[in-house]
Amino acid sequence: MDLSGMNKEQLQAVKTTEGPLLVMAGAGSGKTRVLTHRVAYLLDEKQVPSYNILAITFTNKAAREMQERVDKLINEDARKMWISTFHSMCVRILRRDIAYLGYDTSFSILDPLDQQSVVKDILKKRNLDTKQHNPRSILSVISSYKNQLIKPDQAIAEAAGFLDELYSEIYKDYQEILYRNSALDFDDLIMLTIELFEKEEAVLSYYQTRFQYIHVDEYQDTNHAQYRLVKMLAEKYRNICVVGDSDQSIYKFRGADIQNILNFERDYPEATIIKLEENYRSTKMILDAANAVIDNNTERKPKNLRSNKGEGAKIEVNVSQSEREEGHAIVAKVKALSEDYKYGDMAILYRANAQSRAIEDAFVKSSIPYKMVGGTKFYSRMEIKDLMSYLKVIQNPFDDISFERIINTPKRGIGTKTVEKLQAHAEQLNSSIYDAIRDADFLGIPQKTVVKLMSLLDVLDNLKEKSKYMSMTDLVDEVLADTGYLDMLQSDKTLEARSRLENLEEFKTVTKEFDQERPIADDNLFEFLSEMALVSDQDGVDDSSGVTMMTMHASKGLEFKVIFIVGLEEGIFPSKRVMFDDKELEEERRLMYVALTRAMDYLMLSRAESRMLYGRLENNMMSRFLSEIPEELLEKPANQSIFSNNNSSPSFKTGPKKKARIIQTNNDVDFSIGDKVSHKVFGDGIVSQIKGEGDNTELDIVFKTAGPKRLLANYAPLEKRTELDERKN
DNA sequence: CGTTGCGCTGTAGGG
DNA sequence: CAGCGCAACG
Repeated sequence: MDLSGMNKEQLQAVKTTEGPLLVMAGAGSGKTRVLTHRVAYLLDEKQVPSYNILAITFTNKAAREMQERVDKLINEDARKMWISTFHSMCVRILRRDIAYLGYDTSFSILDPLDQQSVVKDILKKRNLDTKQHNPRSILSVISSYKNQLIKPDQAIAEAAGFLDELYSEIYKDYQEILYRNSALDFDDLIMLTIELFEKEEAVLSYYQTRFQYIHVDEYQDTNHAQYRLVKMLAEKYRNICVVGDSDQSIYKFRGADIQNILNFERDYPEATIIKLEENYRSTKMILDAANAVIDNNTERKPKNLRSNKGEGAKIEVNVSQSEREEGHAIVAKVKALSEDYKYGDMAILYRANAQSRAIEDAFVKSSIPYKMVGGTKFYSRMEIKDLMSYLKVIQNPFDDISFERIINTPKRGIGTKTVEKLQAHAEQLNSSIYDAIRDADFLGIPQKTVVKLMSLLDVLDNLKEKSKYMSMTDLVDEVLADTGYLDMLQSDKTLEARSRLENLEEFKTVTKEFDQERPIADDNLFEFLSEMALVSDQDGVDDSSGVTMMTMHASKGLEFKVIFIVGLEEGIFPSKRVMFDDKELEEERRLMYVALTRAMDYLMLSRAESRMLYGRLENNMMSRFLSEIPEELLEKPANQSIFSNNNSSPSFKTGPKKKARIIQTNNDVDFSIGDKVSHKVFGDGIVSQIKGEGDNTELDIVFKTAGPKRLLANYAPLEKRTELDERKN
């Protein structure tokens, strides 16, 4: 095995295979290289069977890459090794043994939207207002309970104060509903795996014996539950290697505990600690900037990351008037740089997904190829959600959350009344709607509806059979055909229905990809659904050409020759909600550090003096993170200081105010049949009918594009078109 | 009963 | 600006 070209510390990290090992790996210091070589070294030199190795990565993409790189390094078969994310590892463990906890092996994984509807249902039942009790914040409370491994009863017992008590009660309801439906949320995957290990010693012991060598990447971003899980698994052999960089901890908001990495030495006193401080990625200019920024954090162990590359070019700064202009400035720079770099070598990073729009608009106009990472918009489309719900119900008939979604989609005359009766009965049975339907006859549901329900069950049961021997693509086709979903869309000739059909077609590229990767097997549907639930934003980053756009969070672990960071404004980044909280501000600053250190050669930092955000025009000051970079590292825009807002007369530069709106009446206008009119929104049309008198006069107008409408003559924003207008056009 | 439209409100990051 | 809930209407 070839270990040449590695520096002393990297080599030591590869060869220290026994006992606990902490690798503090600065950005770009080759930690992926160390991890892959270490695994290859275990297999090749130490003759460890691949079966005994576990590597936990942050994303599926990282897992795939690691598998490929290990395969290249060694000859023998490394496929029995587990390389996966925390979540997919837990799915695998639970799939085998979750029955010990009373859940069905066909369990569903809820997406965040499903979680919200569960909470909303609970609130409704308790007669609580969703405005006073925001489902999102309730869910984040529930999530943090789970990350802390606090069970509902314990939460209730320890609750202090009214809100605590209420939320812990809701947590209990929530968990009971999920249990009845054999449904798990993301946090359950970890928490229930631990519960399983605690309850069934044999199961834990099996995995402890199996995983003799454990690796965890991005250890600084593990939460308490994940920490416990790793600790349990590593207890027998204590061959645990964790890799991370506390300066890159950016997931506190979802429970990541930076103390996990800081306290590693306390947990494993015999641990070896290795620091990788040589950066192979970025130019000195870029690294100096990153170091200068992160140095402003007080809660950190100082570290000295050295550049291995040359000086490099200065960091460019762009200041634009608006977010639109910023988009165009980026496009212009991308064009200029495309002489030296491929589009695939460039990435644009922003704080929030909402910022992508202005940038994307500019790219669409320029016809430069680009790809956007994340933004799960596609999967939250109605038709995709519907299809997924069908698949989930076929996989797990007890999944009421999905069942309720599709029970009357397409319309089959099963109304809310019927659903309510079924729900009530399901609760009595302590079971699901699926089971309740079997008793439909005795629930006072009209015979006609009972027949409909039975035929739906029949369709679903048939599809379940089909799922065992069909490819996913074929199964999707069958679902759409057998449930009448396809008919519903095809008979609807609207543009909307057509675009829904296109989206469903698009969805099949995903199933085709899945089908290509694996032979038909009877648990393909389960595999497909869990894969879909667990895809991370980064998994969309591929090698195909085109400029990449993504959030700074999504960029973690990646590198690009050219990086643009946009929206460097106070209130955007750092974001408004953390600006006055020192702890959170430090996390924000680490995010800046992550973003800066993605760049290899060229870096541009950009801001706009005003931007439209959430429907408001905002004038924001320059981000403090930009001012934390020493001026001598920056290439300032010509004839302009970056340090002032250039609005000499603030807020008056944004153009003339809209004319005050005058409520227009058409009192003095007489319409007659055949008049050509023009409407503010609907455009041109012809008056076809007139009804009523005076203030109540109604006009039927057939519009060229918007079709027929009935409007009140007096108030509709209508203009009668004269001969003169006609000639002008 | 189902659909549409209006008005209000929240408003990040992700497995 | 977008998504959601509710009210009113067909």
